[in-house]
Amino acid sequence: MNDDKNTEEKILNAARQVFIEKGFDGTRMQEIADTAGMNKALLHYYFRSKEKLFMKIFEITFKQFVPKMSGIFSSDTSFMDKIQLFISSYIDLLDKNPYIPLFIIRELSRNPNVIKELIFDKFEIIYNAIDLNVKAEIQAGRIRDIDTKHLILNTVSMCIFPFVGKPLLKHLFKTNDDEYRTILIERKNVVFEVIKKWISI
Amino acid sequence: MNDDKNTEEKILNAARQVFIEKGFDGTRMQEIADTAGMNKALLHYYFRSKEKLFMKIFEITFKQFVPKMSGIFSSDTSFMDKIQLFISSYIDLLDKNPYIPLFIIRELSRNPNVIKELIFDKFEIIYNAIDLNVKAEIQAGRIRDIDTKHLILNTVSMCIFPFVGKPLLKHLFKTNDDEYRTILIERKNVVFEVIKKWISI
DNA sequence: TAGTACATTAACTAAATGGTTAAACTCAAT
DNA sequence: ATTGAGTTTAACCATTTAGTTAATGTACTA
Repeated sequence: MNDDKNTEEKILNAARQVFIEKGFDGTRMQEIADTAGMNKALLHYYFRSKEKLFMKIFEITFKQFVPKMSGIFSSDTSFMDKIQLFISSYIDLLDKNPYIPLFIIRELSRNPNVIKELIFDKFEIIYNAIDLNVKAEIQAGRIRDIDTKHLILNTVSMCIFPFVGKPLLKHLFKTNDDEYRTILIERKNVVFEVIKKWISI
Repeated sequence: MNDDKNTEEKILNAARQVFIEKGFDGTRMQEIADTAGMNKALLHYYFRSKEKLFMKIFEITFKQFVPKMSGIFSSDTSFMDKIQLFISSYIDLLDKNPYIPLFIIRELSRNPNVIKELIFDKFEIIYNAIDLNVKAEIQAGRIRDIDTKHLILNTVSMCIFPFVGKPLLKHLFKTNDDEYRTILIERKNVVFEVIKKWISI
């Protein structure tokens, strides 16, 4: 019997919440059931096993995060604008979902095979789109001769790591949650400035 | 009965290995015992509980990583040299211990309280040392007016994240382990270049 | 050599955990 | 009302896991 949402959706929501916070190893099926407000057996009725339920969650979460960046680089604004837009919207996305990067990294590190069962063919499209842009800009003499890989590494590192490293960095800076969040939002400008200065002629 | 190392040391070595790879939740006391080549009861004989053994490991690992950076900023070379030295030696350190950042982040995220029981008073010293350097350079007009927090965030992000995000980024770049490691080593120059361009007048 | 303090082990316990089952419930179609 | 298919639950099961215990081994000393 359903309240407003159907049972499957309630399970997925609860599972996402618990898995993202505690990781696969730290998650108990009972806790998911409690969070969803139902009997533990229902989880198995709908998803057979913890592993299967987890994979569903991981897949959904992963697909939610990766492709968000792909679209930007096919629009027709200037390269610099694309970069600025990417940084700004990605930090916004992280601000709304601060625990997802660590979740993905943690679980990918626990079991690197999961990525093979996922859409990592999309990766090629994304990388090629960016690489094409970069090469064209270099050719046209609008930016310095940089390596696309390092451009990506630098940009995503500076965007993501402050979220992932928060528990440590918060202490280093002696900030509370609000102050730290302010810094994170400031980074929309800072990261773009850093990248711009680096690639500009 | 000891072979060459004493038992306590063998336990600590095995525990470090397993905890760092699998995290607290993913670690079984039996696996540590197997790795150390001894009976599981010995772990409890020497360290009482999984929690206590874990804290020992975390403390050792944490202390091994944080203070390495503090010394550099009290030497008397130029500011730019200090930054370059920091980046270079930190990436070397990460290259030798690539799993430690994720370990620290993962466990700090699982239980943020552990940091309070640790030396995070050292943090203040480190931060102040860097901040003093930065302010002096700005005052002297040798670098632009930048925020110390963002300097730290940018630098450590670009150094650490490529190690933490390896399982994902390796696929994005379609590289094998050797190729990816080459990129990581290249970053000693890249990261310095990026920071230098950013802070130079 | 007997005693003793510490080290090590095999066997065990209690609790937790993922998963199963059989019965009960709900509701729409007959 | 009855049926029947899908849903939900309480109780249960087998295994795993952190932690304990009691007995055995070891090495040093008086």
